[in-house]
Amino acid sequence: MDTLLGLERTHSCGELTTQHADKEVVLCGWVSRRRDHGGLIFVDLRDRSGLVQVVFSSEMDKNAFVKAESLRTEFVIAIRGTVKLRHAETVNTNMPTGHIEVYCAELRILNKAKTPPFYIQDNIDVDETLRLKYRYLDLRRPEMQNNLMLRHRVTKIMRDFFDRNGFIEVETPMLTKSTPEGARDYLVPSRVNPGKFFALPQSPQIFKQILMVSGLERYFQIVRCFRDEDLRADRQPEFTQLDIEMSFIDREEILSMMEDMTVEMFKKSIGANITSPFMRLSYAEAMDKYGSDKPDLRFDMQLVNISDAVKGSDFKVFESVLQAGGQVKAINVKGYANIARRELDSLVDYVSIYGAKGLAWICYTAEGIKSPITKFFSEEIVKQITDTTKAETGDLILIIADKPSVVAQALGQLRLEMAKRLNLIDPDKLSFLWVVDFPMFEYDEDNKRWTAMHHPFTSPRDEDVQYLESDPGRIKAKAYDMVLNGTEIGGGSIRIYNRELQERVFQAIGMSNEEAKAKFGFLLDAFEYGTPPHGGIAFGLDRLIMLMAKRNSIRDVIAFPKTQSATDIMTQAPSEVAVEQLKELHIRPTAAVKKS
RNA sequence: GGCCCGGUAGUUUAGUUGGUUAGAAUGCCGCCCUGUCACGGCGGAGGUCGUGGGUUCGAGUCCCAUCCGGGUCGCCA
Repeated sequence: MDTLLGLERTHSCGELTTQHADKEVVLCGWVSRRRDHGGLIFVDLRDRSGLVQVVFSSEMDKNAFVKAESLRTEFVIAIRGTVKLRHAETVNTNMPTGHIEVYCAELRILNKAKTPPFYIQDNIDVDETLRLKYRYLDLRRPEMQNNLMLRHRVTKIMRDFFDRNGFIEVETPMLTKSTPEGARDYLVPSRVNPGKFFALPQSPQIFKQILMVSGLERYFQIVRCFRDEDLRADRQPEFTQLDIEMSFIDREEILSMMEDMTVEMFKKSIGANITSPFMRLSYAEAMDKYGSDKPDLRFDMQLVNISDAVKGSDFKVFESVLQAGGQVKAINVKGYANIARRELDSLVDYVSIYGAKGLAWICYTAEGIKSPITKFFSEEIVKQITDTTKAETGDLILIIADKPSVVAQALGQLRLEMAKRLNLIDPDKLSFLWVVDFPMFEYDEDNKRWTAMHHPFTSPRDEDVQYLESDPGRIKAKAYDMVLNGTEIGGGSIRIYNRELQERVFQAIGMSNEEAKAKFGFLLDAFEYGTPPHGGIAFGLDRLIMLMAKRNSIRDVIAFPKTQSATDIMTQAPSEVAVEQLKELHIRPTAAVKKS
């Protein structure tokens, strides 16, 4: 095998232009393609920066030419050669470096390669298992490298922004205390403390608040977080968060600073021009108009309440829902009245996933109204529906009647689905929005108790504190989410900073004083030593990069992601461990341990 | 935990009502080729049909179980 000895890399493949004509260069990289014409061989040489065509012929260098005949895909080579302008008829305009090529005078084969199991190029159609097994090859593909480079740029911009604005990056522990509220913890046994466990952090929440007590004033961290819950396209068991906390601020200051950061980040990383301030919706408004607390505002199609319009009809389904305190809401799918019956039936199945027991429709066709339910309605009711939904000829009205939570979810999802089917979503649009005034608590029907909607360190609005004991359901929290194109990319709140209020909130979610002391005593104590008013926010970095890179899965912007069953195909983690290791950790497994 | 989709040469896949030797493209290997860039031409090799069991004269195809991957509901303070 040759070595690089005596050859020093002078340029990267992608940077070469006509400006470099007649310069001698040394390039290193991987053989992307080889085209062997017998007496003339072309090699597309690839490195991180791009591709360039290298030409081998015995007229240039006999030795290099003979070696080039043995080159195969993904061989690692170094070449010395001269950049030449291509003749007009051989220019390749599909290639950024297509106006030049490198005449090779010396070739060194640095390493051979087996034939890869899939093409090292963009837009491949390969099973994801295979990509994950050979992640090192998958990450050799330009689009994956671009995703990782974008990620690097974005975090660099974040760090620069926060540094410039007086924030200090502080590392918080990975081995922390388990507080089994909310998501399941990943647990780590303590060898030196038999029977005791650390938890990997679901977020650095407590620590960043403690840092505010400590007087750091402005903290941020780009930090890994862990949640042992089922995976999704946009959920991994370990994920990265941009975590921020500030003292002596109110909601307006933090929202405006985060807008500044977002504008700068999108401009500098992907050249997107977005304007601030962002639009705002209250949680109540968002749920009412879009059936979601993270509405996609790239298109309209708002939910319309037609409960009043249909009240008193002969249609028993609507009447019983309304009498039980439910609601009837509709969306107007413009210009879709000619929908096939088969598709309508499939929509019924679609909304049933979200708990809707049925889906009613009215088609305003050119031949008149077609609907299975209008026969139950008087002309007056039909007119009211038409007016309320602003239905015109050609429109399709889809209606769901149920309790408000089901209507919101089912009709909200249906709104998204119809927008996709009608191609109403501009993929290049960036629709930012703040959702504010979240409820402080939501009622957990299963466990018959109130739980914190954001987390229990969130401050209730000052005017609502009085209802903590009497009517938790009406309290609004000083919480806010940043939403981009229907995805929650960030969420935060102004925090509680006094012991008494924090204890009342713990009590409201059914945590006794003793329990609160055992779990969060250190925080409650800390609050008594001069805690500044503070608040913060956290952004999901993976989701953010996914949206910027226009990918459908965060797995494409994470170097080494897990599969849906939380395993790593490449390393085969998790794996069994030796009985001795377990003994040392004072653990006896209940699941069968394979003897190898 | 529930529901849905998928698993056939290295890869992407076709495979009819259960019936001859499982077909194609691409990749790979060999030979030829001095302007290709998805180079081209000729030839060749390559398949436990995810796994296990069952039905049958006969299973890639039907049934049962199971594993793996993906989507999703629940879950994710």
